[in-house]
Amino acid sequence: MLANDEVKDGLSERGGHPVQRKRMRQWIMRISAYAKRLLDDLNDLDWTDSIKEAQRNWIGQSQGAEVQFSVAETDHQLDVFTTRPDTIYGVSFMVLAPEHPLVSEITTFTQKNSIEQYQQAASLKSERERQGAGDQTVSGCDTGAFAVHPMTGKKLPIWIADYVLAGYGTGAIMAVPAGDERDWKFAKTFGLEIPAIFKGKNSDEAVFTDKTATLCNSEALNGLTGSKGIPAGISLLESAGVGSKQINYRLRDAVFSRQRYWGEPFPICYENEIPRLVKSAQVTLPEVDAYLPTEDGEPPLARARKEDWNVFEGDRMEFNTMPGWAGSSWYFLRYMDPHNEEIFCSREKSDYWGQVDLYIGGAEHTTGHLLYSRFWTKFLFDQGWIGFHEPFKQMINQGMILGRSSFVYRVQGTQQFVTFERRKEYQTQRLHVDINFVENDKLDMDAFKNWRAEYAEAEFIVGEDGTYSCGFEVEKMSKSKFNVQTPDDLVERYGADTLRCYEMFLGPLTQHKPWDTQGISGVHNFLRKSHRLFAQAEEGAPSDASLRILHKTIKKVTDDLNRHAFNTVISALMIGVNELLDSKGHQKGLLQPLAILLSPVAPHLAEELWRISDGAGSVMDAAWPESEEKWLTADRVTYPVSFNGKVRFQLELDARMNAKEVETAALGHEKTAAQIEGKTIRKVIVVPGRIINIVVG
RNA sequence: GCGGGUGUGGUGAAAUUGGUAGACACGCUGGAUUUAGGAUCCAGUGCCGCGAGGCGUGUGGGUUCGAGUCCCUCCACCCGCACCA
Repeated sequence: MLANDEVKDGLSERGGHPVQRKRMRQWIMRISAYAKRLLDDLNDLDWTDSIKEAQRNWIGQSQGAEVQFSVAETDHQLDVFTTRPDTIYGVSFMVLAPEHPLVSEITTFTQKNSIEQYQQAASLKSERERQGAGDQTVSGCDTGAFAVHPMTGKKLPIWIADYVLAGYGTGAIMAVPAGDERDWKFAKTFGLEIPAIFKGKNSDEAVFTDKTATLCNSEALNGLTGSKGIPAGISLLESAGVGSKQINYRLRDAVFSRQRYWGEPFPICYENEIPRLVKSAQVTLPEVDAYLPTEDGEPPLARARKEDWNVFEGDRMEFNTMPGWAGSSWYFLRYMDPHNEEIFCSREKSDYWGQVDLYIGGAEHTTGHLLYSRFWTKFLFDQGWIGFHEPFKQMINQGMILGRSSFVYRVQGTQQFVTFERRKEYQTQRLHVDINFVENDKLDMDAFKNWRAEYAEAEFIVGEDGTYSCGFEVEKMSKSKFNVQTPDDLVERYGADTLRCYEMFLGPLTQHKPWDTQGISGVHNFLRKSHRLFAQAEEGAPSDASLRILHKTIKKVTDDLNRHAFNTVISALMIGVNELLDSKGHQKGLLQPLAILLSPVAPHLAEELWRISDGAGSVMDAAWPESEEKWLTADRVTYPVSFNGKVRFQLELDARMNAKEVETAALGHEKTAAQIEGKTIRKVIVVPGRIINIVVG
């Protein structure tokens, strides 16, 4: 039993066994019923635009009309969905998906063979092959049958083709070659008629998909463009009783069963192969002799004997299990009430805790987990189990951590490796080298030789200092690129606090960042310095200067934590610690609040520092310090004095001086005289506390 | 093709409301100290220039006393989705 991406060229990726397709009965969640709400409610979410937009695309709303065509000389009716009902008079043929149920009914005797061949060929292709991979070749087959144009009564040939998908809309289209790229190509390929319906456009020459074209040869719609033509077309179809306004969604229903052992079992049993809910008890996973499918391809649970199940009803239990997203869609609700034996979460608890305030996660779950959770939450809301209909109020996507690969340069056709600086002197091949043999871009040549038998005889063309420098590139972490860094080694070497701080220090939370461990020593040093500061802890009153440093740090750290700027939290703490060391701010009254500030970024160390500074209990229980305004304001300000926007010198002034006084002081300064020599002062701008700009000319 | 994002030193980055561009680190250079160190400390480090000075936030333009930040143009790269009628 394989997932799609475990199949390569019709063979299993592991083992290379032939793969057989087998139709299976599956449980499906009707998420499509929630498409409109999932789309509309996105507007109220405090999520990143990229995720919201990706979900909008995935849901894929499109507005248009459903139009009914009858099939000539039969009782069959053919429904199509179109976003361009205004181009109804440009229809010259119909196309059905090869799987469309009507195909076999309407195909004429003479076309039967070729149609079946085409269907066969299409069914052998996987969905992926049919949809993508740049394959845009036009193919199709004539059924020999005709549809009747609902407005003109004209006979329209019915074809089948790959490019019409069975799973979208009605699986059938009305083809308007003048106004649709694919229809136009199809008509050109098979020599079908291309009715001209746009004024001044030669549709034989080119397709015109823009909605700004004016319609012609379209009876009542003549002279209209898309914006007015579409609603006019819909009312035309409605009054003729052959169509109606329709909104379609791309979102498909979600398969909810897996043929694996590990997953929640369904509370379902079968009687005469008719499923029924098991209500007598909670079904748990039965023991099986092997976590493998049965001989005839049933899922592993089919191996369980009747007595292996904790509940057994009907003829047999359900053999499928639930997929991963069954649990991930609502686990946060269970967290609110984890020990409740009666229900997943009491209404009282979920009302108290409410939505998840902030969700930090990766963008890779955009169209899976993050959509399913929303769907699931809406369902539970509709059923009255919870009082909110969106799971996550605010969401931030953390960036991916990328690997930093190292490269060696092999001189072509030899076992000589040339150092990075001199690689251009030779014809070389760039090869990934295991980053474990590289430190500060310098290669450990012995380790490299021992890496693989083929490199045992390697020779090195080194740089002037006798070392071998590697090249580097930032790319996704991957085993094949030998750039995978496990945090375990770093934890072993520097401790978990250093790792945690370094991850934060790397850069903004939401940005992709290279995992380059070169800078880790800086963060490690900072923690050591912090410890050194506390090691000198003493009694006594801190100086005013130290208190200013402390309160400045409290303010910056608090503000930055609130805006999730963890990288600048670390640098603010670094500055604080450095300055306190310089100003001999070792007093316990100063150090205690500092230990609290450190606790979110270096929890283990902070606990230790809290104890050193005589803090009571755990630092985790200590109240967050508040910055005091009186320590944040200075009485002297250093103004940059600029001329025409260019800073020329600094001027220290009393902070209480008003704009006029500052201006007078600046103009009176000797360096100002030098700057304005021979020029006239046109304007002086003073922003109190910030800057002085003197405009001369 | 559609949508989203990112461009600032040798490197990771900072600049929160338009107000000293490069904070904080890494790396590098020089020095002190040490038996040693992946320890500590001091000084320097955007680019050009001996200097005065000039230039500088992907490109080109605009608004402004003042633009990394606002507006327009173009370019490059990354990530989604894509035969959706």
